[in-house]
Amino acid sequence: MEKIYLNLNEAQKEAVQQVDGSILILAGAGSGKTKTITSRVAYLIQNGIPPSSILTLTFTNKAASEMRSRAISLLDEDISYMPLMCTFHKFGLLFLKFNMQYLNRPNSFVIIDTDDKKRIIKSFNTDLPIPLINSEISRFKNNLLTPEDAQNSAQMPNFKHIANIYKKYEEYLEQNNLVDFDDLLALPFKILDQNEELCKETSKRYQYIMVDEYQDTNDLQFKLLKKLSSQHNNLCVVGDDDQSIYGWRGANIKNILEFKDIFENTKVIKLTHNYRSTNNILKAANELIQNNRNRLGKKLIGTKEDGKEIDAIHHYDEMMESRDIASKIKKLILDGVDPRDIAVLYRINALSRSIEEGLNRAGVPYKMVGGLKFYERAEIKDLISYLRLIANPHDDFSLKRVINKPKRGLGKASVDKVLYSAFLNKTSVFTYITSHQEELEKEVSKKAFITLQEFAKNIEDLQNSIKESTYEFIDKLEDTFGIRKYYQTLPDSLDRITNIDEFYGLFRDFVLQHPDSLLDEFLNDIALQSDQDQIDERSISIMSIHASKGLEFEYLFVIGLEEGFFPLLGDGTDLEEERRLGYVAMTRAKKELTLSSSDSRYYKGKRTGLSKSRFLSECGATKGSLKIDRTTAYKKGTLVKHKIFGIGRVTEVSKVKRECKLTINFGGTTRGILASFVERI
DNA sequence: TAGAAGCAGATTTTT
DNA sequence: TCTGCTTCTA
Repeated sequence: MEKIYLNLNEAQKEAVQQVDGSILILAGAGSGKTKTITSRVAYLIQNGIPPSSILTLTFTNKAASEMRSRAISLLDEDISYMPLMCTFHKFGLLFLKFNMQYLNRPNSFVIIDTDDKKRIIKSFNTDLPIPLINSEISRFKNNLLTPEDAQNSAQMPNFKHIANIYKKYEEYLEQNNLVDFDDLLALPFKILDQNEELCKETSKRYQYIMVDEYQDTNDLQFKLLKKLSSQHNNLCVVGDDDQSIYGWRGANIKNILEFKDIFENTKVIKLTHNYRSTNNILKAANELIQNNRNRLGKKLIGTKEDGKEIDAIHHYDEMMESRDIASKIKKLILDGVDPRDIAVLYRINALSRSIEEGLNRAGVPYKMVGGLKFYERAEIKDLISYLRLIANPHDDFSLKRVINKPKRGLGKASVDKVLYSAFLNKTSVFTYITSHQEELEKEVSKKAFITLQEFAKNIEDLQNSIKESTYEFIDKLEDTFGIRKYYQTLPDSLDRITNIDEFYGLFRDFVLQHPDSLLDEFLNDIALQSDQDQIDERSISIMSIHASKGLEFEYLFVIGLEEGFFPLLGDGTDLEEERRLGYVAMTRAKKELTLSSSDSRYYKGKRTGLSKSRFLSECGATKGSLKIDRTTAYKKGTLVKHKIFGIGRVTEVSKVKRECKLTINFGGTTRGILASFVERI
């Protein structure tokens, strides 16, 4: 018990000891949230509550595994059974594995990701934008609307059309035994809602429920939580309304703002002591967030020294900006700072490019968090499709992806023909190839027919092979289809080959660790894996602000503080959410924070003039700002490089409107060129 | 059928 | 600017 209380402040202790009833823990940035939750889990267990009746829900696998390991270290004796600590989606998956029969569907389903979903939508040949349909379908599911509901409520023709696509999409998923991310929440809710007994039983099973990052829950998650806690109301949610940054994907900030009104006798505990940042950083963050009206209201209290003033830097353009930041970072590293304690954040991924270039030029190694995920890479998705197809040959979706990859001489015409015939016969493509051979032979060329037969045979062989030896299976897969070999022949194959090898390794590891598991367990496991644990490289990090949530860095740079970029302005802009995003960004910094803005940026193929972000003045970071004008970077005699004209020497510097014009001598020929078109060397 | 070329459209954040 | 898609050509 002593161990649990070690290093907890009064508010944290109170949160840990409050066992029963509904509890709202408002945990400000850096206030020891994870510590509080894990201590609470340990406290519950030490007070005799069986681990099996505790459920802790998080939003990321990373958060879940971190909590798991921290809870273990708090418990004195080894416990044989750890409480379930997982993401909402993983919980949904587990639930469905046990209860899918309530919907008369097999529990051997496979999870599809957003990319797959979009491809399916696309296959319905619509001329409406796919992202719109994608988000509408999500909205329908999260509002528990059936395709019929959607069709009935649609007024405009376009929305009728979307509702029809939704219907087709749902049919497609069911026929192919697939579920999407939204289903992992919606289907469990549906089952619980329709089966009162099961609902009671489930709720009784999880007597103590805790939810992390509660500000990010959406309506459906809220409803699901109500069902799960219906028998006991022991629901403890932890979150920070000021860090709600996922409104755009359906998170409802009202869930946390109105929690205490919805659940009676809610105990509210505020954790406001910040153990992360210096006072100057906190002061600026507090000032920024104070401009929001829609909040519960709390002010972070510092526990550290004042530290350095936050630094606002300003540059002529993004090239100057990245050069300056790269050299600042280089200096920090030379001064002995661990690169892992340094990060650069941006609001939109497009801004990563200039920073990457600057770091590359300065020779500073970096890792980009987020970006294209491992499991989203084409070569990995190909492999996954093969595995899915072997797990379930009737998965037309996966079949379509790999039927001619590696190229085996099947053209679009032949493929379309088979797809269409299978559709007319109401069978899967695989069944059509294997059981409608006479028809198929007439429909496609001899060569295509043989290829298709061989393909189907290969899939069947691999199905048998996996039953015999899962471990050797992966070699057999490669021998049969030669995916690695195929990618080797493609340009810039090195990364892809590395990825493929890593995937093969992952599969082997999984087989070793779960020798009795089925292929679709592996597939579902990886479908929920977002970003794999980062390798502990000694390099600085660059990432979007969203990706930085929950992380902290000694030295932090936030770039792109201009109106239009941050806050990002557009039709769907929620200015308060943008401001919360600013708050999240600033509170990632422990020691030194630098906010950077630029006069102009090259974006979407053109240069745009920009003005400083309102956030800079709102957080009081305008004074002391340092303007580095491009004209000071170029002077007579500076060597520059132009993409077409090559290397030249500046003979004159002048200003034209906001741009900086250089007169450059390229080996005897003098030209007038805007500074943005050349690079300093 | 497969590669090349040309064209249009899109560029926020992601479990 | 870049990507992904369609059309064109060998």
